[in-house]
Amino acid sequence: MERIAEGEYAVMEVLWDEAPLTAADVAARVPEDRGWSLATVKTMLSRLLAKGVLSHEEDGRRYLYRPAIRREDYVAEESGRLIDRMFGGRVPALVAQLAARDKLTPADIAEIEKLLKELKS
Amino acid sequence: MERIAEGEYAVMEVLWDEAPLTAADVAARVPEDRGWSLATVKTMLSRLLAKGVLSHEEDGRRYLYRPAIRREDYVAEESGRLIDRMFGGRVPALVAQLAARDKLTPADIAEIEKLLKELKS
DNA sequence: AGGGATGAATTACACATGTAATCGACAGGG
DNA sequence: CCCTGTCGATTACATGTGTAATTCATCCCT
Repeated sequence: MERIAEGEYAVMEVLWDEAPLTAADVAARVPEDRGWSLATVKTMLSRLLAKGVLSHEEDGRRYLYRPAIRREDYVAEESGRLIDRMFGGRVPALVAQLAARDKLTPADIAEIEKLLKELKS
Repeated sequence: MERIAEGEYAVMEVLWDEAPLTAADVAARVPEDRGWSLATVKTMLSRLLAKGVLSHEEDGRRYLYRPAIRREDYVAEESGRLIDRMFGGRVPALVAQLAARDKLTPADIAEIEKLLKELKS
């Protein structure tokens, strides 16, 4: 699966949330703080099409875009990449790191423990 | 903290593992499969210096390079970035994802549970 | 002392990415 | 039927990145 750049990812998020959409619709839904023009969004859409992670169907003179890959799949791949690179593929090392940095609230801990307990059953 | 590119990260890894080192030493320790020439490694070193994530001291005609940032800090930042982007900042969502993908071995689960238990005490 | 080896610095070049502007086609309103 | 707005496609351009080669100074060996 092709790599998706940071900015492009914002576009994917929009389409994972709702699809199909026209270019204009996507632009309208991209987070404000990006400050992107419609032209920029269109560039992103073309590049994502070229990467094969979006598909489009014609709707008259416009395109309707929709994701061609599943969010879960992409997220899984990226997470795996990070865990491999930074933690030698060891998930516990990641968790230990988060713990050491106080990234885990008591609620997080409880939730994760629950998850793991269910996994074992 | 400046972003470190994927290739550059490989150089940082070498220096986090052992420092200070000369450019030639770094090149010798970079993973084989990168297939980098000495010149490439030197480019990386210059860029990392420019980014302020390495420092160097002169040793006669050569430089000795050493990390200027701590590995844990960088790793923490990158992990946080990914968790924010892909899991809305929710660590349990990441763990759930890993679980759903069978990325957690029974040993991993046990280890994480142990970690969390200690956290609570 | 001269010549090759070696160091860092400078330059090179293609592809990716962020961020558009412009172009040519065409649809719809007056 | 013509004008204007809108569409995707093409082009633009700066910066980052991968991957070096080249240059210029200097050290060491013979």
